[in-house]
Amino acid sequence: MKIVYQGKEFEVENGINGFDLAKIVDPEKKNKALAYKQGEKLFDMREPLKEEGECAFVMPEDPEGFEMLNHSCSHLMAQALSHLYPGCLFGFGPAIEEGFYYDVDFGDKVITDADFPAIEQEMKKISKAAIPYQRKEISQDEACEIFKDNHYKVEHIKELEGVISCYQQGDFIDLCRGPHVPNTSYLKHFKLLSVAGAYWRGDANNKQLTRIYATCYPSEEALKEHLEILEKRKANDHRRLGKELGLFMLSDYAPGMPFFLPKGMILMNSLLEYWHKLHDAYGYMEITTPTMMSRELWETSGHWDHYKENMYTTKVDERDFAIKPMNCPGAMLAYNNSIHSYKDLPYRQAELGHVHRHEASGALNGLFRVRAFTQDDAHIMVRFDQIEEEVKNIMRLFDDVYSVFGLQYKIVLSTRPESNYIGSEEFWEKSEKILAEACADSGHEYQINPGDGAFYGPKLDFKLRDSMGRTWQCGTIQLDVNLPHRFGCFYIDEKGEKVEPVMLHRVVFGSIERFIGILIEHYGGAFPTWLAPVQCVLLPVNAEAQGDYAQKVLEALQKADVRVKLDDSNEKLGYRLRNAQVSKIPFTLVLGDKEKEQGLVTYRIYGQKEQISVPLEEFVKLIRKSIDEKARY
RNA sequence: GCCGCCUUAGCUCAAUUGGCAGAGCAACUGAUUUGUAAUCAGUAGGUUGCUGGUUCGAUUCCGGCAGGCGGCACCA
Repeated sequence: MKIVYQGKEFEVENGINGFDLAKIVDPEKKNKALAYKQGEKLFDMREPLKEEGECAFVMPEDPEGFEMLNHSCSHLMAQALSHLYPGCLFGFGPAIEEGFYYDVDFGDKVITDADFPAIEQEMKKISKAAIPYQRKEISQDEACEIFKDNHYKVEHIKELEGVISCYQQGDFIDLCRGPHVPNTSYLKHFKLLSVAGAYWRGDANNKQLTRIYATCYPSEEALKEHLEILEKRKANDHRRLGKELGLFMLSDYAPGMPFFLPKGMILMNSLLEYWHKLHDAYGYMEITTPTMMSRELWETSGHWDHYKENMYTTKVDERDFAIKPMNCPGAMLAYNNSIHSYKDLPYRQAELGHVHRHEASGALNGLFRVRAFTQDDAHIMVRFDQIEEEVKNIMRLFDDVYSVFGLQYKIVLSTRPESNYIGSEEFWEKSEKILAEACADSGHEYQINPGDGAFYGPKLDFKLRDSMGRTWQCGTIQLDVNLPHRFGCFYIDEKGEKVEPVMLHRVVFGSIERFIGILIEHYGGAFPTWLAPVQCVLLPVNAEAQGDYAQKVLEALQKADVRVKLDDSNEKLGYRLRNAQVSKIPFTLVLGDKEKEQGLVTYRIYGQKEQISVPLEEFVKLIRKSIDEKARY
């Protein structure tokens, strides 16, 4: 058997540890190297062969290598579980982005993280034994026989076609496409992370299995580094920081409906002030529509039939009302309030709409998933020929906004669903093409998610990447030919005839509350000056001796619209300084005799030790600039 | 909604096997008047989430409810 590696053919030796191996000479390094083949996958092994017949293996340092490592480790964990909990049934156990999991049916036995040390210990034992992973290719009947006691595996086998590949390590065998590391001794740096319930095959009608999440890294340092990132994410959790910094709260009296406290409100208002200015510049007109509207409206929009489980409804004077879960129907009424000419389009209505959705209790999560939130919504009526230009206009606005926060993003285009869609094939085909072109022109990475569009039109989703490497879907642009039709929207064209417009729905932040949650974590609570609830704190060394000067500095900063606080409390300077740092205030000013006499301020930036003395007027300019440029400091 | 776990002072957490509920921080009061991450002392703070049950006795054991956490499912 031959394989092709870097354009050359090599003879393959069969059957070492279940691998197909090919000897390859690396001409540049002038030492022996190997490639090996497992199933259909070809791997490069850069380490020279140690002994004849031994498999010298170097973990590829790429995502595929990481996947192989973690997938192998999921088998290792399963083997350990089969030793500790005989009779447990395995479902699926794939590698995922940052590790792996295995779904297991433990019967009546409940597994908690208290069981992790014992499982890890058993895994280490197996790892030390260096048990080879051996690939076996068997028929469907043979596979059914081997896994006859596990109905999950049998169910899976019956869906597979042709030869079935399995991997066996010692007393444990599992269905698997591979590839795997040569033996269990390559898996040393792993950690079990959490346990959770997960439906068999992701279907809520099926039984829930116990899912154990874990991760495996090629070295102890890499594992440690990853665990530190997990710690950092935990430390930056917006629920924790929001409480510590006094930004928002949640109450049992209103699950999933956040309260914004004074400091959080300053943050939100700073964000919205920017939002208003930007939308004004981009030609949007702001409206507000009622929170509660009658049943007839929601029947017209279709929500009463399709979204009722998520809507809060009530009866007033024998008439049904619903609290709005979306702003669109209100915006339709506002559009229809007057007759529009083709010359008025694009007609851009923006609305900071406070909506309520009865989300499932288990879905709630801090500010990330709530039942009451504010969409920074806009509904734009366009002629079909204006779609492209308007989409590009929206994308420029998105670029403006996201770059202010230093958030990179990629775009996902969702296209026509397989069935149950409305609008002509021509509309879908053309509009999908327009969106794809707008993405390509934007210079941002984009991918296509076929069939994931809404029934009323294709959409673009904007996935932001934060400072800790996580992605969040915030912005979205959706085409809609449904609501304009249902509400009988029209404009008058050049010939004086009524024409139905296309509507664009779009949000930039998505939900203001959620976006604030993302910002809290992205900045770790240390906001750039323009967003910081308190931008500057004044600490007179001695409240009596420099009190008058502190007052002068306070007034100068207030006059420049700086959010400044004076801390002349009866505490030592070190204590007050610590408070300022713990509150993550961008600028801390110390005012003593030296500053008072020379008209200076000595400032210190959050998180930095350096102390800088400058004249008061200069500092006012400096902090003002930091705010106006939306800079970090 | 589903699986599992959790709920003790404003916050973070203690309390052998069921036996009068504690600490640090914060708050308040007094002293101290302070030069770059915590001055000292004192005071107050609780129907242990709610609700049934077992028991002489429940923060502790059992059931129900609510809220939260980790996921899953959901996100016309």
